[in-house]
Amino acid sequence: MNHTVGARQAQKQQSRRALLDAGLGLLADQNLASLGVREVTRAAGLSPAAFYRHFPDLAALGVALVEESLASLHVMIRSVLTGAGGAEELIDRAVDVIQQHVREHRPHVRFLARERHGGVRRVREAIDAELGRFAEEVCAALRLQSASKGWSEGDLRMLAELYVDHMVSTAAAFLEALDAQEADPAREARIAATARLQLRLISLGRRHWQGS
Amino acid sequence: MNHTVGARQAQKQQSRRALLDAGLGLLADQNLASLGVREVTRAAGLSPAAFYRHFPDLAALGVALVEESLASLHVMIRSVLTGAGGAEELIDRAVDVIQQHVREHRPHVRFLARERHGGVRRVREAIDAELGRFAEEVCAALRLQSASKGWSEGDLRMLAELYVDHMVSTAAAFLEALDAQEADPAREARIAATARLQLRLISLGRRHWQGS
DNA sequence: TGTACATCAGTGAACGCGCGTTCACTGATGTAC
DNA sequence: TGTACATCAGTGAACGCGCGTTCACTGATGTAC
Repeated sequence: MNHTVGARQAQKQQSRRALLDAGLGLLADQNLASLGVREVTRAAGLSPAAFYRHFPDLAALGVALVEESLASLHVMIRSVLTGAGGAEELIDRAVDVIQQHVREHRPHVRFLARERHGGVRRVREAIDAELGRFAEEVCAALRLQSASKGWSEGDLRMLAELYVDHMVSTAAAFLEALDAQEADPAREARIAATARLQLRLISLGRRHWQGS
Repeated sequence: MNHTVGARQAQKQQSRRALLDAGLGLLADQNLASLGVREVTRAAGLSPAAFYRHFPDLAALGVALVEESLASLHVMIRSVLTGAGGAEELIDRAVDVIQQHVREHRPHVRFLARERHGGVRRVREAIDAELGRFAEEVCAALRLQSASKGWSEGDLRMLAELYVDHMVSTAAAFLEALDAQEADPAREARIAATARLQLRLISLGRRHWQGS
């Protein structure tokens, strides 16, 4: 109905974007719970009162950031799962994609890591629900692989969760490396190498799995 | 030199404890970064100025809490590693110990989960360094097991990190289950069952490992 | 196209409030003789 | 044991400051005719 947005709506979108970007930038150094409305509007170049034209409170801004952050994560996951190739190539590709994703979306990834167990319940729950959906997606992909013949639904789910947890830990490790005071490319490479070995070990366990 | 503390020192210790406990309690619902000096002293039953007799700032209180929290975690880890028994019993014991630890030290565990990627750098670094020491400890224990014959030092370290990451993920999952709005014992049991299966799969991969 | 009215994103001033930190102080505990 | 002085954990008042939220407003954009 509203395909052509008028100048007014375009401007509103732009202000909203400015608030989200300002928030994301400020969240590099602090938690959502300690962020201030005035702080965000100041960084966005708006008056304090303007905030309330876009969000009822800062938690709502947080939830909007969760949605953004996880949309790009979903794209990333799918690009790994749908690719062809043997186990080794799949592992290499998965680790590469995680590393690149953290590099390209550092503020979003940091936000997720920080707020996943943070002080704002609504945001925490939004992140957790989305990670559950990831596990579901990975589970569905595993189900289609020939290596999963004879696996029970519960065992598949258990494996999917192991993969998702490992992905989260690895992404957090990459982030920590990038955020360290001195840039250290060797540290990133070490994390990538370790992640590949761990995935290979898990894949080995998967091949010899007899069911639970 | 100071084995017998006088009444004065005993009272000071008591106030310090009250501040730490008040802080830990308040951190159930918020981040360290959004905690206030007045808030803590109010909860501890002291005047605001009293805080500065014990800590220069709130980050220092946070670091003290990290030390407390991880001391009890160290005890827990060692009790698992030093026990005898086959792989299956070891796995069962490990998961039990984690579950019990989270139950008994819920506020400390929550504090660690929340501040591990939180907004206060000094605290974040203290937690990360301590988790590295855990991995070292696990690595040393693995080295002594007969199943590790022929393993390179790097591969041992990789496996130790996989175990520590898994422990952290599992503890966070237990915590989330306990913190959920409706108590749900089935959810806890499900987490424990999944963790055991995952450890069994990892253990299987370990048995078939050929080196990197 | 032109005009008259409606909408509404953004403004700037105002409010009361709790904050972190400082300061000179008090009075119980500790110590020297 | 008694006395005179030192220490120092905790107090309460004071400060200036930035906060969240509200409000009536402005003026550009949108719409009906």
